[in-house]
Amino acid sequence: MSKVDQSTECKIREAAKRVFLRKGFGSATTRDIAESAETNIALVNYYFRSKERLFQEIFRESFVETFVPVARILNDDLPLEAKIYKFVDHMTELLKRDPLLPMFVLSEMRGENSEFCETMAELHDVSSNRFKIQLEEEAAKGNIRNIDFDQVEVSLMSMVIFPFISMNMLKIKKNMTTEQFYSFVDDRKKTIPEMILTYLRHPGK
Amino acid sequence: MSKVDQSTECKIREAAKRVFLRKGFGSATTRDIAESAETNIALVNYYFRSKERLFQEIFRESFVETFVPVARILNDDLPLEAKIYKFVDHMTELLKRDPLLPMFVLSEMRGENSEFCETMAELHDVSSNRFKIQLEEEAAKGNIRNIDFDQVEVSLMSMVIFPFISMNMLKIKKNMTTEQFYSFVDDRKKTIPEMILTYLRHPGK
DNA sequence: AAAAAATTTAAACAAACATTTAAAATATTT
DNA sequence: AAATATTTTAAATGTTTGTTTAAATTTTTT
Repeated sequence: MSKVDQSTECKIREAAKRVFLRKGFGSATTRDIAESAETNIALVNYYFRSKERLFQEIFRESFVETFVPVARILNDDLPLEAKIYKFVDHMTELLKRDPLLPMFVLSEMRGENSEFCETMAELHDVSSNRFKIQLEEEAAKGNIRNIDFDQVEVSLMSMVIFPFISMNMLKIKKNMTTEQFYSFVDDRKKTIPEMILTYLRHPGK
Repeated sequence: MSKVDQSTECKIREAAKRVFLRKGFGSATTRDIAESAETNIALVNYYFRSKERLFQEIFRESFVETFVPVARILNDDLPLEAKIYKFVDHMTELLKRDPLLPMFVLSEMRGENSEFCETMAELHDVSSNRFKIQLEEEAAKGNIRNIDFDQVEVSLMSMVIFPFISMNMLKIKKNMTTEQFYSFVDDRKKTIPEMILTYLRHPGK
């Protein structure tokens, strides 16, 4: 083996993450996971009790992994411009390492009463939103236009995350290789902050 | 019944769309669909041969339904500003009627070699992109900044579609009712074009 | 080194699944 | 109205699913 030896439990967890992220809960099977971990299906249940429990672990882990960095950077003590650039850069790098993460989390949350919505509601961090306060202060000082914070935040998230959600579609439509896609999202590290900041700095009618 | 009588085939097709959009291919079962259509499972196979074939029909239909209007409006013969406003407005109304459509299409296309990527590749419309030409002409005339078209197009799509992809997440995070969510995306009919147009009209450094 | 605990294996399990069959019921054609 | 085609039903098919069992093996403890 090229990689160092791992515990069976760890091999199964990593295999489960691979399989769940690629196929989602419904299409992934215990056998898929066991095969990908190079063990047998009994061990999956031996270490994790059930497919559902294993999935819950992966889901929570992935959710935290994806959205905790978001909150952390946006609550950083940085000037507005630097913060937005840093946010887009860090999120892009995170998603380049794990491009299937947002689709995984969000696809399990569709359908009004998905069981994973509850898991998400639990994990949902309601910590003070320093970013919102910052934008309101800047607006009060007249440095940026008066805005609806949610609109700006959602636009920022959309522009960073959506390209990864629609990655395969984009690659087909624009005839991109994986390298070209990564180069494309790297370019967005400039485009997105410019677009947001230009909007903020120029008052509406 | 409140609705007029429908053929069994039609009832099954509509039930299949409901179920597939909510659960995805993997988690949806023939029994779900039969129950939702108020028939028995044998009729699903009688009319559509297999779950896979039925899914393919729904997928193609949904794909066309979602992305043909996009191409149509962007190739319209309209001034830039009017076109962007019209695009956001029409897409938002389309997605308000069928909020699960983009997640459905895109989630089945994840995983490098998803079988539905091929279906999508077939359906992919390579018709001339009047919108791209239009932006290049406006840039040549000096009316807007020099831009990477793909960056602008993806940003536009992202800001319109992503809120629907992350609808349930957003509703939990922002503590929104469905009505409030719809009101939020209605507000975006102004925000998104303003953001795009402000960016286009103000030259970069 | 013996005993105990933890891990791994192969096989089996019942439940859920997509699909098929054959007969019954209904609608259409002759 | 008889014959034919279509639609519907209920039951059974074989397969795949998640999960369990019990024995074999390895590791750890005594």
